[in-house]
Amino acid sequence: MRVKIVDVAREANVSVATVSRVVNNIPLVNEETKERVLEAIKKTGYKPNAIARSLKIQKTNTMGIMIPDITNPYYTEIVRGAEDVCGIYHYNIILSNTDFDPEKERKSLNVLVEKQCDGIIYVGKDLSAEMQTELIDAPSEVVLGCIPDDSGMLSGVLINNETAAYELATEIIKMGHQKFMLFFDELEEGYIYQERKKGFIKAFKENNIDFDDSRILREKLSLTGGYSMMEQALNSGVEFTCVFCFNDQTALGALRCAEEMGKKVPDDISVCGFNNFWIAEWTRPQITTVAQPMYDIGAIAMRMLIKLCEKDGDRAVKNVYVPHEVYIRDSVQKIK
Amino acid sequence: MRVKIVDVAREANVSVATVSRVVNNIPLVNEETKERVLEAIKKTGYKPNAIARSLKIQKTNTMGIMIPDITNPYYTEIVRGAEDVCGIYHYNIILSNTDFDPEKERKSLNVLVEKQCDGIIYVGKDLSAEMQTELIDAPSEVVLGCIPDDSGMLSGVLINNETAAYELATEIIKMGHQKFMLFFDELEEGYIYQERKKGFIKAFKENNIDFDDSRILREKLSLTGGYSMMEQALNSGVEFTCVFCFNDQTALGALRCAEEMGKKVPDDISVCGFNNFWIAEWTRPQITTVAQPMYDIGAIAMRMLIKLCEKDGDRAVKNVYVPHEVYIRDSVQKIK
DNA sequence: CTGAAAGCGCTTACAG
DNA sequence: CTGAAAGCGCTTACAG
Repeated sequence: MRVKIVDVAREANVSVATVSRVVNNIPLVNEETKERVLEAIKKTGYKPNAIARSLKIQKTNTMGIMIPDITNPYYTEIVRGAEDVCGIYHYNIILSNTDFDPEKERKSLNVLVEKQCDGIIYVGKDLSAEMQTELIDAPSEVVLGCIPDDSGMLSGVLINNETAAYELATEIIKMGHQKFMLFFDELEEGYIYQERKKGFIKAFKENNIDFDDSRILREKLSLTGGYSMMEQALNSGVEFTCVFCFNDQTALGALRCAEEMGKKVPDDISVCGFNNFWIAEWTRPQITTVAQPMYDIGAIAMRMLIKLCEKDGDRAVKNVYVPHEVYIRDSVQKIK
Repeated sequence: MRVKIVDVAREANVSVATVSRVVNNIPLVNEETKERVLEAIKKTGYKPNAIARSLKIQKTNTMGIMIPDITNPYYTEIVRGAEDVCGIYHYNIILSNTDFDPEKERKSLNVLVEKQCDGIIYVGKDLSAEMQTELIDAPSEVVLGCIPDDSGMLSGVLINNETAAYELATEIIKMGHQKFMLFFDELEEGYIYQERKKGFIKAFKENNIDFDDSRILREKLSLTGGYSMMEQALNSGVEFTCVFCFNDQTALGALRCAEEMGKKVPDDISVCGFNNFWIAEWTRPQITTVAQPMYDIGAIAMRMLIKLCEKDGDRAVKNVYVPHEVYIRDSVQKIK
């Protein structure tokens, strides 16, 4: 049987109210009494029941984080950033993998709300109208990760994907490349997809580069997905000197496929990734990519969320754009 | 204001008891009444308060998972396995990064207990006597990940590290290698460290290979740690043809350093990792390693934990050893 | 089949 | 400075 507050009260010969005051460090308690209570706590090994406390004070100090897949190093970093900030402010985090599945997302949001999470971070590549409504209506506070909100009701933390793609493409074009392919997401046509596409196409247009949707391949964004897209691309007969992949895993897969099909990277084909995951400069060739401050996205989002959950916190709604950075590495080569 | 059970009761013109029965799918409710309640629930948008429920039924359907660092792909996989099983059985998971820091571990365990987690999975590279006591005494159920318990009080899920190391070393020795170095953990001398060391040394002894502790280097188990250890090793003047690294990140770092210092891998030096993290066969050279079924370790541990938490569950305490597998890849070469 | 009531373990306004 | 008591939102034995 767990020991509860009345057991401590009995042991120390005081009321439960007094024990509660000591536990919660409420000042107006006599020093002597406090000592007695503290001793009783130690003796009984009392640990407050946070569930009971939460029910009473209407606050759980628990945050939900909905994330597509913790196994994707991009999201892993975000979670770590969020968790670290949680630790500082004495919150905990309930982790939920949603796999980009709207059904899982609905269910997940539901239990996070039922478990009375003070706040929820929603991370994804897009925000459907339905999910947006659900999040706005949710009784928990909400902050978005990696996507913005256009309703003025929610806050978000993200990079400017259009600019990032634009800058990457511009750099590569400066290096002499003219013929591109895009290795993109199989299903998703959501926010990030559109933004990046806009950025790439803007750069292409500005440089009079021919491009149309037939140059976009779409598969799972993974090592094998990247591999498979490169295979298709090389077999398609379409000419290209450089590939932009939606993330670094895809780029690495693409790169390996090219090598196995007898193309040298970057001599024959250049490959770019996105995100700058932790291993990007340890592969050979090193991967050219756009770095996102993933840890910071998680940390900042969580800090904003905590502010929203604290009584006197900052309640301003805003989309925070964090800086990205283009890294040109060995997987891309100048064309003479 | 969140709507609560009395609001629904009022709306449907029944008692809260009846609403509760409908919500919890307790049979003996008149169909008509049930309909009315269901309608009222829909109309009011009622969502049960899981915190209140937990307080009453003394069960939170929440599991804690203490893990050194979610950012380490080895642990990431474990968490994913655990979370997937949680989903199936309607549990949620509170994630806590402990960074191998005993103080963080103590604190973390404490809040997980205070938040009344039904169960806790403790993952680490060692189990200190203090932590063992704390876990045994904890009111929550506990299952260990990656380490065994020798008290007969706790269950664990892990591979046999000694055998794994022994088998790996034996394979490599068969390939003609005689001079080894070990790149191990900087601080830790715990369980896994000892087991692996035993395994390696057993293989060395059986093959009359000279080895002493001067051939063990110790640093952070990371890309840069591996890099730095290889640098030291090559500068030390000690002769070696193969390095066993404690994990794959370290191996990759070591490998890159060797290359940069003008040694070819595997022609001049062979490098082995451990764990078979998801990228191990996508690096060049591919990394020779011992695969652990990380996802399964998480999944099995969670399944055992859930069993412990369910009234009629299996309560047998046991250490479950899951199979490992040696993968010989390009980072190792035969010596003629 | 349904409801009134007790109780889960806390916190906190109120009174003293 | 301290305690008695109400109440957080549920569930469930008990009675009808």
